[in-house]
Amino acid sequence: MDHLHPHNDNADRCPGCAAPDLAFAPHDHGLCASDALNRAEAMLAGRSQRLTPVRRRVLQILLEAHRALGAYDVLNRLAAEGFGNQPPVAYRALEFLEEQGLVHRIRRLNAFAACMHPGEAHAPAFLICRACNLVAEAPAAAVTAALTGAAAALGFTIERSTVEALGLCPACTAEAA
Amino acid sequence: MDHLHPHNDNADRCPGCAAPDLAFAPHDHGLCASDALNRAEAMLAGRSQRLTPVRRRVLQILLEAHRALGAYDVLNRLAAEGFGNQPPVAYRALEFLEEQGLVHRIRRLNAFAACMHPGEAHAPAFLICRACNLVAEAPAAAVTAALTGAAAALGFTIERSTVEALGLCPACTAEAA
DNA sequence: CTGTAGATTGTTACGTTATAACATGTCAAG
DNA sequence: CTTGACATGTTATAACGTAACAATCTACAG
Repeated sequence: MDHLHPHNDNADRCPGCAAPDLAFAPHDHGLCASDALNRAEAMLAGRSQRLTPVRRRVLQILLEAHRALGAYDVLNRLAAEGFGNQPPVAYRALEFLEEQGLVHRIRRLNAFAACMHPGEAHAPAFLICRACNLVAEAPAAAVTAALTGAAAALGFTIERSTVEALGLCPACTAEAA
Repeated sequence: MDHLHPHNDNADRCPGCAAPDLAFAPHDHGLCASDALNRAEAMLAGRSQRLTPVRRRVLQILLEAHRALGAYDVLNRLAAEGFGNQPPVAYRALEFLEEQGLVHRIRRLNAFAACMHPGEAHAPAFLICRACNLVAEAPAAAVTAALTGAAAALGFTIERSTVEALGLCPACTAEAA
């Protein structure tokens, strides 16, 4: 499974991307994943929101995958573990997690990715490698500020924003050269 | 027709938005539309690309609508005029026009809108009013610059970017107050 | 305890968006 | 006038997403 988008499923063939990763630099996935899960628990407790089994498992799946997954990819994994196997099961959990800032939706890919630093207020920018399909969450305070400014100049009030860029990650740029 | 998104089709009920418009300020639609169509012709000629009947009509439809339309909305209008009535007819024309920079895709709405100033190099930002569904194309040079910078810091090369913000347009902000 | 309201999950059914693949038609260059 | 490239038409299906209702769980007032 894991199609995401019709084209390029070559996540495996990209040299630097052998270990799919939400940042371009290699690091300990197990660590950052459990770290994120812990923070998630804390955040939700503070808001009296519940990290129920389905929600918890969905977040875990995204953290483990450590890349963007389609809703149906998530659903398939849930179903294989005895959870419901109908789309709303996945979509509801994903929606909840997105509202809580624990998961981001990557519209360009019709996919979802676990947030790598929940809690910290952020309207992140996503960098999507068209060669290896890897997605990185970039710090984008400057981008958000510029966008808010441009909108304000037109009298527009921004509530949520989507910033996504398609291009080549460092490894694939090197490969292409 | 013209559903776009399950929710709010209230483009008609928003005070300042009575005349749906790709900018928040009112202006002469006929003028800016024919203007854009002329520029489109010129641009394509210069690149030896053809503005065929379907493509031309699709661009016209978007220019006349002067707002974002779903691919199936465009398709319905085409079909009503004797063009093919199957999805690829619309998608192909839209894809072509987007490649040529004459049409933008609004991913948040699964919709397409004619570009209001083709030719000028731009990676625009879209401001989407959640109340009246109006979409404005905002100048976003600063946003793009910030994004490019943030990407470069990670070694990422941007080829295309998507910047969309959801919020309230001036008129609907006033209305809400 | 219990019951009850609200939230969560399961399930059915369907709507919407998008593409693959192939057939047909058109047009300009040689 | 034909050939090759591009454009369009058509069939079929894939992929993405949601509405609506039923069943279950959970917290908390009584």
